[in-house]
Amino acid sequence: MRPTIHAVAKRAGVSIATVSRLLNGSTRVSAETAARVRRAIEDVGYLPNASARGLAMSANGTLAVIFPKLSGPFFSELIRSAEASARETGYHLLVYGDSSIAEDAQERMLGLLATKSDGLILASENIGLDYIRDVQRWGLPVVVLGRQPDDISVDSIRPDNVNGAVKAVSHLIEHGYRRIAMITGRRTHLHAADREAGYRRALYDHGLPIIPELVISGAFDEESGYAATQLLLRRRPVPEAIFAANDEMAIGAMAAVREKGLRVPADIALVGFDDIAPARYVHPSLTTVDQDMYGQAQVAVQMLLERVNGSDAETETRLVPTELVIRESCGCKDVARDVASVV
Amino acid sequence: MRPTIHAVAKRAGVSIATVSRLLNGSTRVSAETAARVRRAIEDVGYLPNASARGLAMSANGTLAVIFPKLSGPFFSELIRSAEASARETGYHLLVYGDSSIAEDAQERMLGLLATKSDGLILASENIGLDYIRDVQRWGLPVVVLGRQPDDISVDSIRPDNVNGAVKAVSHLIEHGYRRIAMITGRRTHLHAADREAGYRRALYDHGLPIIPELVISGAFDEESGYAATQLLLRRRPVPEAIFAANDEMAIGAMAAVREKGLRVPADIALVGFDDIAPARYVHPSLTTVDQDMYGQAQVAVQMLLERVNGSDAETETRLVPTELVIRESCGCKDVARDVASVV
DNA sequence: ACTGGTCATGTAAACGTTTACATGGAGGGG
DNA sequence: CCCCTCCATGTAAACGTTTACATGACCAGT
Repeated sequence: MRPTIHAVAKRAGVSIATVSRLLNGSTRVSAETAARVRRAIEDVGYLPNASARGLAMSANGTLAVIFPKLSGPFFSELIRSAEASARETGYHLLVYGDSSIAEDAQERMLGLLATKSDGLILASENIGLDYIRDVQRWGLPVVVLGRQPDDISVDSIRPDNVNGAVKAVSHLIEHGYRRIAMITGRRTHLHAADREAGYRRALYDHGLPIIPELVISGAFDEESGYAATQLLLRRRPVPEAIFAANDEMAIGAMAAVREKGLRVPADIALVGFDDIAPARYVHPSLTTVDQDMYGQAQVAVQMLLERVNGSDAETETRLVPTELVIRESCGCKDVARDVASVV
Repeated sequence: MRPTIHAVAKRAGVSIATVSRLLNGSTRVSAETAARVRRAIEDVGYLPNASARGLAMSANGTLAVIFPKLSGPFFSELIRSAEASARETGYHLLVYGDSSIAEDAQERMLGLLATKSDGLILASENIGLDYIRDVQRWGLPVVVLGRQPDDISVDSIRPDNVNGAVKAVSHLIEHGYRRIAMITGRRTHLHAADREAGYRRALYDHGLPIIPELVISGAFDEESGYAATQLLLRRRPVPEAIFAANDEMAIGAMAAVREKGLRVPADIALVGFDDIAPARYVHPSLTTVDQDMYGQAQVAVQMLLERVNGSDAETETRLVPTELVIRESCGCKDVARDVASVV
């Protein structure tokens, strides 16, 4: 049997209330008593029971995050960052794969989850609006990451896709590229729409025309980037640069260009979006836009905690800044000198 | 105020004990009562309070995992797999970065952690033995992943490094390579020692000599792989193949070979270990050994649950099988046809 | 010296479950 | 027809905290 607060109280010759107060610092405890209690805690090896504490305070000091199946590269930063931010403010972090949620009868899952945590970060696109509504009805604060549910009032966080795309395309324009193609995604895709908007805006701002036949829709994977690029390479004149709405498609594009006997960036410059891990490793290394998942998760925890602490301000969408990462594939930089790029 | 079990009982016209029994299935409840209670649960939107339950049962249905700072590529699989396995058996998963543990006064951290979970998977090398001992003394079951603490009795899981290395090197030998170098790591490194042992065994089994000047120690990062390879390329005759104890060093090696004007695998074949994500993306794609982190985490959860459920069998070390992943860099395969390898 | 106010501490009532034990009704064997 | 058993259900005591309220000591101001 593990030592309880009673054991400590007995050993220190005080009441359990005093021990509890010392631990929580709610009221002052005299210095000598404090010392005695602290020794007693040491002596018996006492650790407060989280369940009992949670029950008494009706708050369990835990945040939950539901993560998506796919996001291989971002996953790590998402969890790491959320955990670090949570920990910093004294919270613990529970994690759930979205498939776990989907499989379980939703109610049961909701139940277990909802009563174990004080707030939820939903980072998956595969969870229905109904689920969000259920969680909210239950009274659990929620923030949504990388998604914007229209029909529902909920805080959300996402990368500043528009500005990221503007930066990427402007960079190309400013280095002399004029005929710039884009591989985009289905309009319904949150990131796709905004990134395409940024592309258009950059062209517009620099007085360049938008050429519809240079905008091709992909499916955010390598295959479709490859296929889209094959199409683009048949346009005449051939585009001078391609902006892909994500790195996977950019990598597919790279393969297509290479297969056609052309060189990146000499013949065609290439820029991606997201800065996934392999972007550093492909050859040439890929210029891309970092969507700062670490920052996003940080903001998510922060927003969530505001709600947990009772804020009832209007729900809001927070945009996290994106950063252009210049590597070799855009042809705007001296060849990098680090080992990775040599590969 | 959220509905409690009392609200349900009242609505169904039964006692709270009956509701509880229905929920936990400990004793039979008559069919009609069950139906009535179930409706009541629906009606009031009841969800059992996890803290109260945890307190009453002195078990909180939660496992914790402490993950390392570095393991970027494995991290994802570790968490995903652990979560999935835990979920499957009805447990929830708490995650902690090892830096969180280290920073907090250990006692405090131990406290919070220990009372929130029923068992701990320690996947970090940066946590001291003292911590493990403290956790064990407290009565929390622990299993250790990817590490073998000598001075302490604890369950552990790790990849079958020896056999992985044997497979890799044998593969090279069987395809005609004879003069095979190895980039290893400090002997104290868990994986390094075993992988080197596998290398030696493969050579020995095939009647090949071990040439000391072809075994160079690196530090498990790109830089050191690069440096080690520069040394190896000065040996005469130049090695026909290099086996690196991990993929990072293999990637560094690739850079060194290329810089010297040699080709992989035409002039020098190359095999790594771990199968990190970039291994698919480098050019040529890297033949390597998959250490199956998913499987390891699965086994870890399984072993941990045995302990949680009271097993007091002898502590044991479980080896998880490793698999050779043949790609281009070993020169033993027709050039792959998938998009990635074209890049 | 009396009153009122601080301050440190103790007492006891929550918090929402689970579960050992008690209760009472139904059914079956003698 | 009685007694024993079994089964469905209720009663109430844990589980280990936090915290409102009560208590009494001590001090200062009058």
